[in-house]
Amino acid sequence: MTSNTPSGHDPAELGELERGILGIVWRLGNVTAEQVREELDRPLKDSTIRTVLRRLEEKGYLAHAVDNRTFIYQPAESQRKVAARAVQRIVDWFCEGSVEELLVGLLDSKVVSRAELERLTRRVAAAKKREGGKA
Amino acid sequence: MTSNTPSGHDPAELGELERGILGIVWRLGNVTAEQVREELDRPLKDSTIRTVLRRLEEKGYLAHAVDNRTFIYQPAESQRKVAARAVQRIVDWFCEGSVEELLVGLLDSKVVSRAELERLTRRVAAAKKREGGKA
DNA sequence: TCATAGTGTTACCCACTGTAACACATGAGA
DNA sequence: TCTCATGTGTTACAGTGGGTAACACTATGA
Repeated sequence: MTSNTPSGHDPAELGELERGILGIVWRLGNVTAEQVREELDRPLKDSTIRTVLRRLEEKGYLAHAVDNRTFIYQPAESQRKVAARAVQRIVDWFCEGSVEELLVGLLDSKVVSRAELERLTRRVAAAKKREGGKA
Repeated sequence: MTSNTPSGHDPAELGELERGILGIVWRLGNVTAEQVREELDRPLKDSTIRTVLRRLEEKGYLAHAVDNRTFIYQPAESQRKVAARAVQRIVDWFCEGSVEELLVGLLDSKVVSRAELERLTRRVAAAKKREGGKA
């Protein structure tokens, strides 16, 4: 039972470095620790990177394959899924489960404008409809 | 300069007890430490409650007035604002700033259904329009 | 066989949260 | 006026988690 239950972990509780490295993996798709290190701006020791990668895998965000003794990490969950889970937490915590409350807040705080919300909803919903009821 | 810059703090980083107590203040509007304690299910010492209230105020979520030597706490920020800020972080961290990505994720993960998103968008947008461009 | 590149294990520090004790002040009543 | 109750201010301590890394071990190619 090496695979975790990723849905159990709260993405908001990731540290800054963890988020950064997770972002790199999402961006590149398949990476070694060494590639991650090159991608980072800060100079960090190799063991640091590998520790973080391991922790991310333990938490269910990453998986790895072994290629000739080298770990190739890849995302175990899509950005979208992780983001959605994070939002779900927020709705539960701060909006008493009401997505509507959340939308109102997003408009109030100008995270999205009314016009943009309408536009996005149309687009996204249309795309969704087009792709059919798959998954 | 007692008032903080609440916009700087990440609401997702609140602890569980902190969130619970913050929720109570949001629900009741104005509370003393004693009232918070009565509201909690767990038996916690008075000093514990007051420590958490103070920390929440330091972080900018609460404010207090003094009524006859007694602290009356009240929200310094609305739930909506806090929720919106949390979502903004998520968009920045996990959706590269794209709200559209987030919406797609919410649909994929069934946090909202397509129909509900459309319905909510209409309602919320309509309400927003009705209320005019205030604030 | 030796160096290189990679992994596994372990550790340390720090910040934050949960939890609370204790000392200090002050207003109400004896 | 003395004291008790109530409330605040200060301080603390243990647990957890994240950032950072050293060190030991292993296999592979020169």
